Amino acid sequence: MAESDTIDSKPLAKVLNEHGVRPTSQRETVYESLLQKRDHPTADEVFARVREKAPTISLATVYNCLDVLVQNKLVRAVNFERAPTQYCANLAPHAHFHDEAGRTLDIEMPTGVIDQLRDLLPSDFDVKHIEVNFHGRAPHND
Amino acid sequence: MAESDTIDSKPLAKVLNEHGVRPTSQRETVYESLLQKRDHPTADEVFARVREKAPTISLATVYNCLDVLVQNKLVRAVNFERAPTQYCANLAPHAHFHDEAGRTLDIEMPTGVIDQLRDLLPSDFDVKHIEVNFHGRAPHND
DNA sequence: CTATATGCAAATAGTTTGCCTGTTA
DNA sequence: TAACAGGCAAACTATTTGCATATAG
Repeated sequence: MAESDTIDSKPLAKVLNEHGVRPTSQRETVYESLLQKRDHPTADEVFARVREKAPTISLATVYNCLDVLVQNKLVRAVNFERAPTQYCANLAPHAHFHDEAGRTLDIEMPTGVIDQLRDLLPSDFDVKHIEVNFHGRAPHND
Repeated sequence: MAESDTIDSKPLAKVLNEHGVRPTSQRETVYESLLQKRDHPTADEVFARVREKAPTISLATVYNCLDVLVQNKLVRAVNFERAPTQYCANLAPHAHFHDEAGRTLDIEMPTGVIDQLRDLLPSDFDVKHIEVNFHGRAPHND
């Protein structure tokens, strides 16, 4: 896939539109903040982050924007035990590793493994989404 | 494995003790309620259920008991998006299927599949727990 | 008897809602 | 300009905490 085909190279408004999301400045800012730092912030963290670009945005709007983005498959929501929902703009199928120190890492998941998981279910199950979460201790690299 | 070896056949207090949990009547009642109906209740649902046996129990105590049971690996906590934590006394490695109607089903997961998932991670990752959640539509069987 | 668990009520965290105003197509 | 989105404050739900009393080893 060519660089010019990646989601990042298109104007944000166009990307939102293509996914059925009416582009507003808040939605663009929220989405942009997830694309830039490709990490896994909570709604609160997104809020803190976007206040610089959009000082008048409210937390409720951040929640709404994230919701719309999740609903329209531009963003994934990730849930760990005893932790607020985190958001992730990585659309490639992948698992999450939740470090004991609180870090969240993307773990690549080849199609073969996903197929094997789906095969655990009888064929009359209609699977919309598969979520794989690891929990443990990751080596420090900083 | 013989029937007499299953967890259910031992006095509850003994099982708790063996797992390092000081047996109190509340802990026994909470754990028993999970063993009897092998489903996936929330803390609130456990509370409602155990009030019959233990009318003076408090919701905070139910949370505490569930916590202790989870901490000591007698019970698993299951988290789905936008849903309160559910609890599960099935200790065999398994995934969960979260039906759009709200039902939660246990899905058997053979060791081979679990090993494959663990192999997605570099060997210097220390994996404590792997969680696999399916979401979608299950066929009705009632 | 000493440590630990319970029960209650109040506190907190995360998220959602209602309502009025502003913005988009 | 009609439909939809944002901002703010208040509501709500799930969960945790503090503290006095009760219970287990």
